[in-house]
Order: sequence, then C-alpha cells, then structure tokens
Amino acid sequence: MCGMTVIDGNPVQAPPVDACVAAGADYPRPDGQDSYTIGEVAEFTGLSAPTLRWYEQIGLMPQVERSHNGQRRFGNRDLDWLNFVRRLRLTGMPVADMVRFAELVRQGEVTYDERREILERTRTEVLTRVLELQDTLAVLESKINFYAAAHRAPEGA
Amino acid sequence: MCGMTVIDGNPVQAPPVDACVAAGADYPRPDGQDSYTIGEVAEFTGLSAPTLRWYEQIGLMPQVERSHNGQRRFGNRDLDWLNFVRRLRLTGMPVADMVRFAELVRQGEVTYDERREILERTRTEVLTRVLELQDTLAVLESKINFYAAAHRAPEGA
DNA sequence: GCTTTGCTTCAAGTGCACTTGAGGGCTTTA
DNA sequence: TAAAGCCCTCAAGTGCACTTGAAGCAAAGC
Repeated sequence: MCGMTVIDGNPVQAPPVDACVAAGADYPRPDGQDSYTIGEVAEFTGLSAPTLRWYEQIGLMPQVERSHNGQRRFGNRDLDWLNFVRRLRLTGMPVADMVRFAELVRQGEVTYDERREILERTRTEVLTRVLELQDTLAVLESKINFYAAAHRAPEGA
Repeated sequence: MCGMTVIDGNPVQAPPVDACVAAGADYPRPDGQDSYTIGEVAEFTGLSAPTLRWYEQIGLMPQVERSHNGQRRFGNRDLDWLNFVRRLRLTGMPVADMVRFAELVRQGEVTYDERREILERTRTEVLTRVLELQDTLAVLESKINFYAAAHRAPEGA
C-alpha cells in the first residue's frame, strides 16, 4: 500500500506535508541535509524566489521555517511538497485548487476523504488529457511524415 | 503518406488550411454542409464567438469567407483547422507560435521544412509531457490508495 | 569600515488568452 | 412596423500566475 513514511501524528512541529510522498522523480538535493535557503530551493525547483514566497503567502506552502534572523529555511519535506505541486501544476490544476488541497492537508486526517475525491477527479482529468495528447502525437506524426515525404518528392506526383 | 485530400495547388480560392488534416477525432458537424455561421462554429468547437473573431484577427485563422452582408461563413476546412489548433493548444503551445505556424501554412509549400521542424519539436515536447503525466498518474494513484486504505483502517494499525 | 551578496516585505506591474461593453446593421417573426 | 435575434467592429476590461520595483536588514569579503 505505498511504502512511505507514514508519520501523520507528527512528533515535533513540521506540519505533515502530506502522507505518501513517494513515487516519481524528486528534485535533486544534497544528501544528508534538511535546510535550504530560498535561493537553493529556487535552483533545485526552477521556481523563482519570488514565486516561492508567493506560494507561501497564498497558502500553497505549509508555512516555512525561519532562521534566527528571519530568513526562510526550507526542509526536504518542503521540497517533496513542491515536487508534488509541480506535478499538479503540470496537470493544469489551477493554483487556487492546489491551495484548497493544501488547506485540507493542514486540517489533518479528517480530510482524507475529500483529498481522495479531489485526487480521483484529477486522475480522471489527467487520464483524459494523456489520451488526447497521445491522439495528438498521432496527428503530429502523420503531418511530420507528410512534410518529410513531400520534401523528398517535391510537387505531388 | 497519409491519405487525405492533398490539394495544395488550390483550385478556386479557399487558402490551403494545411495538407494532411486527417487522423484524430473531428468536431461534430452536419453532413453535406460546408458553410456555418460563427454561432454554429462556436457550438461545434466550444470556442466563444469573440474568440473565433480574435483568432481570425491575429492571423490564427486563414481568412474566413464572408456572406453577401459581411457575416463570416466558416467551411469544413476551417473546422479542420480549428480542430488542429485545439490540439496544439492542448499541447500548451503559445498562441503566438500557432500564429507563426499559420503564417507558414499561408506561405505554401516552401515552408514544409520549417513546419516539419516545428512539429517535430512539438512532438518531442508532447512526448515528454505525456511521460511526466503518466508518472503523475502513478503518484496520484499511490496517494489515492493511501487515503482509501487510511479510510478503511482509521488511525494507524 | 564599507561594499557586495542574499535575504526580507509590500505594492505595483506584466504577459497571455481571452471576455465584455458600446454602438450599430440585417433579417425574421409577431 | 416593430421588436427579437444574430451578426458586425473596435476598444477596454478581466483573471491568472507570476514578475518587478522600492526600500531595507544582515552576514561575509576586501
């Protein structure tokens, strides 16, 4: 059933990003480290620093830790979450919906059902999109072949 | 070679939408008709009438026929083109790039090579996106399964 | 010590893809 | 003949997802 760290009754403080954050490629990150500046995270994720701040501001990030002098310190958990956000963005989900999901995550286990429903709807949409894109791939290849053939035999026989 | 109407040295007037417009589902359209109002096309395509006008204005449509009193009359050829545009939009291609492609189409056979290159780049991008979405599907399913399992067995073990 | 580098907040600006509004014309139905 | 419905153009407005600018703090290098 998904072999990831199921620490949802969280020990210290970091809010549960989400249970089950395995599967799929992660962002590159240095080994044995769990604290990154916004600049580092920007580099890892390809998101700009302002975007990361904005994500936090609108509630798309589970509030980020701060260093003694007020600078953000992102943890691996945050990188996992950003990786998931990247995937959702890829599916075309509006940021507002992702924020909604993030709120549900913050509310804890009681929202499991609603979270599941959201992800199931998303899954259906993604599946549809994948099928359409595969159709589109066929269209593209047929056109590419046409152009290539026309190139070899200029002016239709 | 793609078995569609390859009339690129065009007989009467309608500009060559594109050679090779087969493959993939078309918009629904009444049989044996080749002239539709903007309202009908809006209904077929799901695009709004203003959007269709805007597409024409920015050069994304090969200029549309007009009736005696100046109203647009879209043909099946236009529907085919809009269907292709819909696919390109689905791939995330910016409208500006589609306009560029439309320009190439208007310029005729001499642009076959450039068109092929564009479509090849697009194909690569779409392929990448499909793979990422399939990855995302796996992530979604794993999370869905987690939530479903947690639902059946509330509070760990 | 002073400048550079990298971070901070808050507000305003940008780019894209449309959408909406204002003002008007033609054709069809009451 | 008058109102309804569908079309027209042109210009301005909207929503989303960021991006940029202004003003300032704080540790690091010369």
